Amino acid sequence: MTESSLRIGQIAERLGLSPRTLRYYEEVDLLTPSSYSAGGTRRYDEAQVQRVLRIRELQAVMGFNLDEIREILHADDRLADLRAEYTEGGVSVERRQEILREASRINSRMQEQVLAKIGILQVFQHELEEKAAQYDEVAVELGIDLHDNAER
Amino acid sequence: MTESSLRIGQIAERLGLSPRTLRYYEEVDLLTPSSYSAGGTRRYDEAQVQRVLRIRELQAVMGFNLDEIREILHADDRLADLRAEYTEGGVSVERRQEILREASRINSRMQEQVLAKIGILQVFQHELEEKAAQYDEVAVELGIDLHDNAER
DNA sequence: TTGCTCCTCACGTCACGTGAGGTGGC
DNA sequence: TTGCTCCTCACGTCACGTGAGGTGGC
Repeated sequence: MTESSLRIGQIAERLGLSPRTLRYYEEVDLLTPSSYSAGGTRRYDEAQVQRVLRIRELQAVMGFNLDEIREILHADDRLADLRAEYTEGGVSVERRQEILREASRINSRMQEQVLAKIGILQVFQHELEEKAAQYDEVAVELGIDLHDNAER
Repeated sequence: MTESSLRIGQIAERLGLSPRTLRYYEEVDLLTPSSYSAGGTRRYDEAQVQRVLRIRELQAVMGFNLDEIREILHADDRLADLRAEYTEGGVSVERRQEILREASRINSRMQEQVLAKIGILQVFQHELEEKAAQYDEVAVELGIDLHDNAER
Protein backbone atom coordinates (compact mmCIF):
# COMPACT_ATOMS: atom_id res chain seq x y z
CA MET A 1 0.00 0.00 0.00
CA THR A 2 2.88 2.34 0.81
CA GLU A 3 4.37 3.89 -2.33
CA SER A 4 7.56 2.26 -3.69
CA SER A 5 7.99 -0.45 -1.04
CA LEU A 6 10.85 -2.88 -1.56
CA ARG A 7 11.37 -6.60 -0.92
CA ILE A 8 14.21 -7.79 1.28
CA GLY A 9 16.51 -8.81 -1.59
CA GLN A 10 16.20 -5.42 -3.24
CA ILE A 11 17.09 -3.34 -0.21
CA ALA A 12 19.82 -5.83 0.77
CA GLU A 13 21.49 -5.34 -2.60
CA ARG A 14 21.02 -1.58 -2.45
CA LEU A 15 22.69 -1.54 0.98
CA GLY A 16 25.40 -4.03 0.07
CA LEU A 17 24.54 -6.60 2.74
CA SER A 18 22.70 -9.91 2.97
CA PRO A 19 18.98 -10.57 3.53
CA ARG A 20 20.04 -12.63 6.52
CA THR A 21 21.56 -9.54 8.14
CA LEU A 22 18.26 -7.64 7.79
CA ARG A 23 16.31 -10.57 9.25
CA TYR A 24 18.83 -10.73 12.08
CA TYR A 25 18.38 -7.01 12.84
CA GLU A 26 14.64 -7.68 13.00
CA GLU A 27 15.22 -10.67 15.28
CA VAL A 28 17.17 -8.54 17.77
CA ASP A 29 14.64 -5.69 17.61
CA LEU A 30 16.73 -3.17 15.67
CA LEU A 31 14.66 -2.95 12.50
CA THR A 32 11.00 -3.55 11.65
CA PRO A 33 9.72 -3.84 8.06
CA SER A 34 7.14 -1.21 7.10
CA SER A 35 4.69 -4.07 6.42
CA TYR A 36 4.25 -7.76 5.61
CA SER A 37 2.38 -9.27 2.67
CA ALA A 38 -0.35 -11.86 3.33
CA GLY A 39 2.18 -14.59 2.60
CA GLY A 40 4.75 -13.19 5.05
CA THR A 41 7.03 -11.38 2.60
CA ARG A 42 8.73 -8.38 4.22
CA ARG A 43 8.31 -4.88 2.77
CA TYR A 44 10.67 -1.97 3.39
CA ASP A 45 10.70 1.69 2.43
CA GLU A 46 13.05 4.70 2.64
CA ALA A 47 12.80 5.01 6.44
CA GLN A 48 14.17 1.49 6.91
CA VAL A 49 17.00 2.11 4.45
CA GLN A 50 18.06 5.18 6.44
CA ARG A 51 17.86 3.23 9.69
CA VAL A 52 20.11 0.46 8.39
CA LEU A 53 22.63 3.04 7.15
CA ARG A 54 22.66 4.49 10.67
CA ILE A 55 23.14 1.04 12.22
CA ARG A 56 26.05 0.26 9.89
CA GLU A 57 27.67 3.61 10.58
CA LEU A 58 27.48 3.16 14.33
CA GLN A 59 28.74 -0.40 14.01
CA ALA A 60 31.60 -0.07 11.53
CA VAL A 61 32.77 3.48 12.18
CA MET A 62 32.08 3.80 15.89
CA GLY A 63 32.62 0.18 16.94
CA PHE A 64 29.42 -0.11 18.97
CA ASN A 65 27.84 -3.54 19.38
CA LEU A 66 24.19 -4.11 18.50
CA ASP A 67 23.00 -3.74 22.10
CA GLU A 68 24.57 -0.29 22.33
CA ILE A 69 23.21 0.67 18.92
CA ARG A 70 19.70 -0.36 19.97
CA GLU A 71 20.00 1.99 22.96
CA ILE A 72 21.20 4.87 20.81
CA LEU A 73 18.47 4.36 18.20
CA HIS A 74 15.81 4.18 20.89
CA ALA A 75 17.14 7.45 22.32
CA ASP A 76 16.97 8.91 18.80
CA ASP A 77 13.43 7.61 18.45
CA ARG A 78 12.43 9.16 21.76
CA LEU A 79 13.91 12.49 20.73
CA ALA A 80 12.02 12.32 17.43
CA ASP A 81 8.85 11.71 19.45
CA LEU A 82 9.73 14.63 21.68
CA ARG A 83 10.19 16.94 18.71
CA ALA A 84 6.91 15.73 17.21
CA GLU A 85 4.96 16.18 20.43
CA TYR A 86 6.67 19.42 21.30
CA THR A 87 4.44 21.45 18.98
CA GLU A 88 1.23 19.82 20.14
CA GLY A 89 1.86 19.41 23.87
CA GLY A 90 0.96 16.33 25.92
CA VAL A 91 4.28 15.31 27.50
CA SER A 92 5.31 16.98 30.76
CA VAL A 93 8.13 19.51 30.69
CA GLU A 94 10.09 17.42 33.19
CA ARG A 95 9.91 14.39 30.92
CA ARG A 96 11.02 16.44 27.92
CA GLN A 97 13.99 17.80 29.85
CA GLU A 98 14.96 14.30 30.95
CA ILE A 99 14.91 12.86 27.42
CA LEU A 100 16.79 15.86 26.06
CA ARG A 101 19.51 15.51 28.69
CA GLU A 102 19.94 11.83 27.83
CA ALA A 103 20.19 12.53 24.10
CA SER A 104 22.72 15.26 24.78
CA ARG A 105 24.84 12.95 26.93
CA ILE A 106 24.85 10.32 24.18
CA ASN A 107 25.83 12.97 21.64
CA SER A 108 28.72 14.19 23.80
CA ARG A 109 30.04 10.68 24.35
CA MET A 110 29.92 9.97 20.63
CA GLN A 111 31.72 13.22 19.80
CA GLU A 112 34.50 12.29 22.21
CA GLN A 113 34.87 8.88 20.62
CA VAL A 114 34.81 10.24 17.08
CA LEU A 115 37.50 12.82 17.84
CA ALA A 116 39.65 10.21 19.56
CA LYS A 117 39.34 7.89 16.56
CA ILE A 118 40.24 10.67 14.14
CA GLY A 119 43.36 11.42 16.20
CA ILE A 120 44.46 7.77 16.21
CA LEU A 121 43.88 7.52 12.46
CA GLN A 122 45.91 10.65 11.75
CA VAL A 123 48.86 9.32 13.76
CA PHE A 124 48.53 6.04 11.90
CA GLN A 125 48.43 7.84 8.57
CA HIS A 126 51.68 9.68 9.36
CA GLU A 127 53.35 6.39 10.23
CA LEU A 128 52.23 4.92 6.91
CA GLU A 129 53.61 7.92 5.02
CA GLU A 130 56.97 7.62 6.76
CA LYS A 131 57.12 3.93 5.92
CA ALA A 132 56.24 4.65 2.30
CA ALA A 133 59.08 7.19 2.14
CA GLN A 134 61.48 4.53 3.44
CA TYR A 135 60.24 2.08 0.82
CA ASP A 136 60.88 4.69 -1.86
CA GLU A 137 64.45 5.16 -0.63
CA VAL A 138 65.16 1.44 -0.76
CA ALA A 139 63.48 1.27 -4.18
CA VAL A 140 65.90 3.85 -5.55
CA GLU A 141 68.81 1.75 -4.31
CA LEU A 142 67.27 -1.29 -6.02
CA GLY A 143 66.75 0.69 -9.21
CA ILE A 144 62.95 0.40 -9.42
CA ASP A 145 60.01 2.84 -9.32
CA LEU A 146 57.23 1.77 -6.95
CA HIS A 147 54.79 4.31 -8.38
CA ASP A 148 55.09 3.42 -12.05
CA ASN A 149 51.75 1.72 -12.67
CA ALA A 150 52.56 1.11 -16.33
CA GLU A 151 55.32 -1.24 -15.19
CA ARG A 152 54.27 -4.89 -14.88
CA MET B 1 67.09 -16.42 30.43
CA THR B 2 66.04 -13.34 28.45
CA GLU B 3 66.16 -10.18 30.56
CA SER B 4 62.85 -8.93 32.00
CA SER B 5 60.56 -11.58 30.52
CA LEU B 6 56.91 -11.45 31.55
CA ARG B 7 54.25 -14.05 32.30
CA ILE B 8 50.97 -14.04 30.38
CA GLY B 9 48.92 -12.37 33.14
CA GLN B 10 51.37 -9.50 33.42
CA ILE B 11 51.46 -8.60 29.74
CA ALA B 12 47.70 -9.15 29.44
CA GLU B 13 47.10 -6.57 32.17
CA ARG B 14 49.67 -4.19 30.68
CA LEU B 15 47.89 -4.45 27.31
CA GLY B 16 44.38 -4.31 28.75
CA LEU B 17 43.22 -7.65 27.36
CA SER B 18 42.72 -11.20 28.61
CA PRO B 19 45.23 -14.07 28.79
CA ARG B 20 42.78 -16.04 26.69
CA THR B 21 43.16 -13.51 23.84
CA LEU B 22 46.96 -13.95 23.86
CA ARG B 23 46.60 -17.74 23.84
CA TYR B 24 44.12 -17.43 20.98
CA TYR B 25 46.56 -15.30 18.96
CA GLU B 26 49.13 -18.02 19.49
CA GLU B 27 46.62 -20.69 18.44
CA VAL B 28 45.97 -18.91 15.12
CA ASP B 29 49.69 -18.28 14.52
CA LEU B 30 49.76 -14.54 15.10
CA LEU B 31 51.96 -14.41 18.20
CA THR B 32 54.65 -16.71 19.63
CA PRO B 33 55.98 -16.35 23.20
CA SER B 34 59.70 -15.63 23.41
CA SER B 35 60.08 -18.88 25.39
CA TYR B 36 58.35 -21.48 27.58
CA SER B 37 59.36 -22.60 31.08
CA ALA B 38 59.95 -26.30 31.75
CA GLY B 39 56.40 -26.51 33.15
CA GLY B 40 54.85 -24.89 30.05
CA THR B 41 54.42 -21.35 31.38
CA ARG B 42 54.60 -18.79 28.55
CA ARG B 43 57.19 -15.98 28.62
CA TYR B 44 56.93 -12.73 26.69
CA ASP B 45 59.18 -9.71 26.20
CA GLU B 46 59.03 -6.26 24.61
CA ALA B 47 58.91 -7.54 21.02
CA GLN B 48 55.68 -9.45 21.73
CA VAL B 49 54.12 -6.44 23.43
CA GLN B 50 54.80 -4.32 20.34
CA ARG B 51 53.39 -7.04 18.09
CA VAL B 52 50.15 -7.23 20.06
CA LEU B 53 49.79 -3.43 19.93
CA ARG B 54 50.15 -3.65 16.15
CA ILE B 55 47.54 -6.44 15.95
CA ARG B 56 45.06 -4.43 18.03
CA GLU B 57 45.63 -1.31 15.97
CA LEU B 58 45.02 -3.14 12.70
CA GLN B 59 41.97 -4.86 14.17
CA ALA B 60 40.20 -2.02 15.99
CA VAL B 61 41.24 0.99 13.91
CA MET B 62 41.48 -0.55 10.47
CA GLY B 63 38.81 -3.24 10.78
CA PHE B 64 40.94 -6.08 9.41
CA ASN B 65 40.17 -9.63 10.51
CA LEU B 66 42.87 -11.86 11.96
CA ASP B 67 43.57 -13.62 8.66
CA GLU B 68 44.28 -10.28 6.97
CA ILE B 69 46.38 -9.14 9.92
CA ARG B 70 48.46 -12.29 9.73
CA GLU B 71 49.20 -11.52 6.07
CA ILE B 72 50.19 -7.94 6.83
CA LEU B 73 52.43 -8.96 9.74
CA HIS B 74 54.12 -11.60 7.63
CA ALA B 75 54.74 -8.97 4.95
CA ASP B 76 56.19 -6.71 7.66
CA ASP B 77 58.36 -9.59 8.87
CA ARG B 78 59.61 -10.22 5.35
CA LEU B 79 60.45 -6.57 4.91
CA ALA B 80 62.33 -6.58 8.23
CA ASP B 81 64.28 -9.58 6.94
CA LEU B 82 64.96 -7.71 3.72
CA ARG B 83 66.29 -4.71 5.57
CA ALA B 84 68.44 -6.94 7.78
CA GLU B 85 69.86 -8.89 4.84
CA TYR B 86 70.25 -5.82 2.69
CA THR B 87 73.51 -4.77 4.34
CA GLU B 88 75.02 -8.24 4.23
CA GLY B 89 73.80 -9.50 0.86
CA GLY B 90 72.55 -13.03 0.17
CA VAL B 91 69.06 -12.46 -1.27
CA SER B 92 68.77 -11.84 -5.00
CA VAL B 93 67.94 -8.35 -6.22
CA GLU B 94 64.82 -9.69 -7.98
CA ARG B 95 63.54 -11.16 -4.73
CA ARG B 96 64.19 -7.91 -2.87
CA GLN B 97 62.31 -5.93 -5.52
CA GLU B 98 59.40 -8.35 -5.33
CA ILE B 99 59.07 -8.11 -1.54
CA LEU B 100 59.44 -4.35 -1.62
CA ARG B 101 56.69 -4.02 -4.23
CA GLU B 102 54.35 -6.14 -2.11
CA ALA B 103 55.03 -4.11 1.03
CA SER B 104 54.45 -0.91 -0.94
CA ARG B 105 51.14 -2.18 -2.30
CA ILE B 106 49.97 -3.07 1.21
CA ASN B 107 51.02 0.37 2.44
CA SER B 108 49.10 2.10 -0.36
CA ARG B 109 45.94 0.10 0.30
CA MET B 110 46.12 0.91 3.99
CA GLN B 111 46.63 4.62 3.32
CA GLU B 112 43.54 4.63 1.11
CA GLN B 113 41.49 2.96 3.79
CA VAL B 114 42.75 5.25 6.55
CA LEU B 115 41.99 8.39 4.53
CA ALA B 116 38.51 7.07 3.66
CA LYS B 117 37.83 6.37 7.34
CA ILE B 118 39.00 9.81 8.40
CA GLY B 119 36.65 11.36 5.82
CA ILE B 120 33.67 9.37 7.06
CA LEU B 121 34.46 10.27 10.66
CA GLN B 122 34.71 13.99 9.86
CA VAL B 123 31.31 13.96 8.16
CA PHE B 124 29.92 12.10 11.14
CA GLN B 125 31.47 14.61 13.54
CA HIS B 126 29.80 17.51 11.69
CA GLU B 127 26.44 15.76 11.93
CA LEU B 128 26.91 15.30 15.68
CA GLU B 129 27.75 18.99 16.11
CA GLU B 130 24.64 20.03 14.19
CA LYS B 131 22.50 17.75 16.33
CA ALA B 132 24.07 19.14 19.50
CA ALA B 133 23.24 22.67 18.34
CA GLN B 134 19.61 21.61 17.83
CA TYR B 135 19.53 20.10 21.32
CA ASP B 136 20.82 23.37 22.72
CA GLU B 137 18.04 25.30 20.97
CA VAL B 138 15.35 23.03 22.39
CA ALA B 139 17.03 23.23 25.80
CA VAL B 140 16.69 27.01 25.79
CA GLU B 141 12.97 26.65 25.08
CA LEU B 142 12.70 24.20 27.97
CA GLY B 143 14.63 26.54 30.24
CA ILE B 144 17.59 24.23 31.01
CA ASP B 145 21.34 24.32 30.37
CA LEU B 146 22.72 21.05 28.95
CA HIS B 147 26.32 22.04 29.64
CA ASP B 148 25.98 22.94 33.32
CA ASN B 149 27.77 20.02 34.92
CA ALA B 150 27.21 21.41 38.42
CA GLU B 151 23.49 20.82 37.90
CA ARG B 152 22.29 17.43 39.17
C1' DT C 1 54.09 -25.59 52.14
C1' DT C 2 50.58 -22.13 51.09
C1' DG C 3 48.44 -19.23 47.49
C1' DC C 4 48.17 -17.16 43.33
C1' DT C 5 48.94 -17.80 38.60
C1' DC C 6 49.50 -20.77 35.16
C1' DC C 7 47.92 -24.84 32.12
C1' DT C 8 44.50 -27.42 28.87
C1' DC C 9 40.01 -28.88 27.52
C1' DA C 10 35.58 -27.57 26.22
C1' DC C 11 31.21 -25.31 26.00
C1' DG C 12 28.99 -20.45 25.44
C1' DT C 13 28.30 -16.03 22.82
C1' DC C 14 27.81 -12.41 19.30
C1' DA C 15 26.81 -11.24 14.56
C1' DC C 16 25.97 -13.05 11.25
C1' DG C 17 26.95 -17.10 6.87
C1' DT C 18 25.16 -20.98 4.70
C1' DG C 19 22.62 -24.56 3.16
C1' DA C 20 17.92 -27.58 3.58
C1' DG C 21 13.41 -27.86 2.34
C1' DG C 22 9.33 -25.61 1.26
C1' DT C 23 5.90 -21.63 -0.13
C1' DG C 24 4.86 -16.98 -2.46
C1' DG C 25 4.28 -13.32 -5.99
C1' DC C 26 5.11 -10.60 -10.88
C1' DT D 1 2.32 -22.43 -14.90
C1' DT D 2 7.29 -21.60 -14.71
C1' DG D 3 11.15 -19.39 -12.18
C1' DC D 4 13.09 -16.53 -9.08
C1' DT D 5 12.65 -14.75 -4.60
C1' DC D 6 10.85 -15.24 -0.40
C1' DC D 7 10.06 -17.96 4.10
C1' DT D 8 11.64 -20.60 8.52
C1' DC D 9 14.53 -23.77 10.89
C1' DA D 10 19.00 -24.96 12.21
C1' DC D 11 23.84 -25.82 12.17
C1' DG D 12 28.54 -23.41 11.18
C1' DT D 13 32.02 -19.69 11.99
C1' DC D 14 34.99 -16.05 13.91
C1' DA D 15 37.10 -14.03 17.95
C1' DC D 16 37.15 -14.58 21.80
C1' DG D 17 34.57 -15.27 27.22
C1' DT D 18 34.01 -18.28 30.90
C1' DG D 19 34.13 -21.76 33.94
C1' DA D 20 36.05 -26.87 35.29
C1' DG D 21 39.65 -29.30 37.06
C1' DG D 22 44.37 -29.71 37.70
C1' DT D 23 49.64 -28.37 37.88
C1' DG D 24 53.52 -24.82 38.41
C1' DG D 25 56.63 -21.20 40.33
C1' DC D 26 58.25 -16.96 43.70
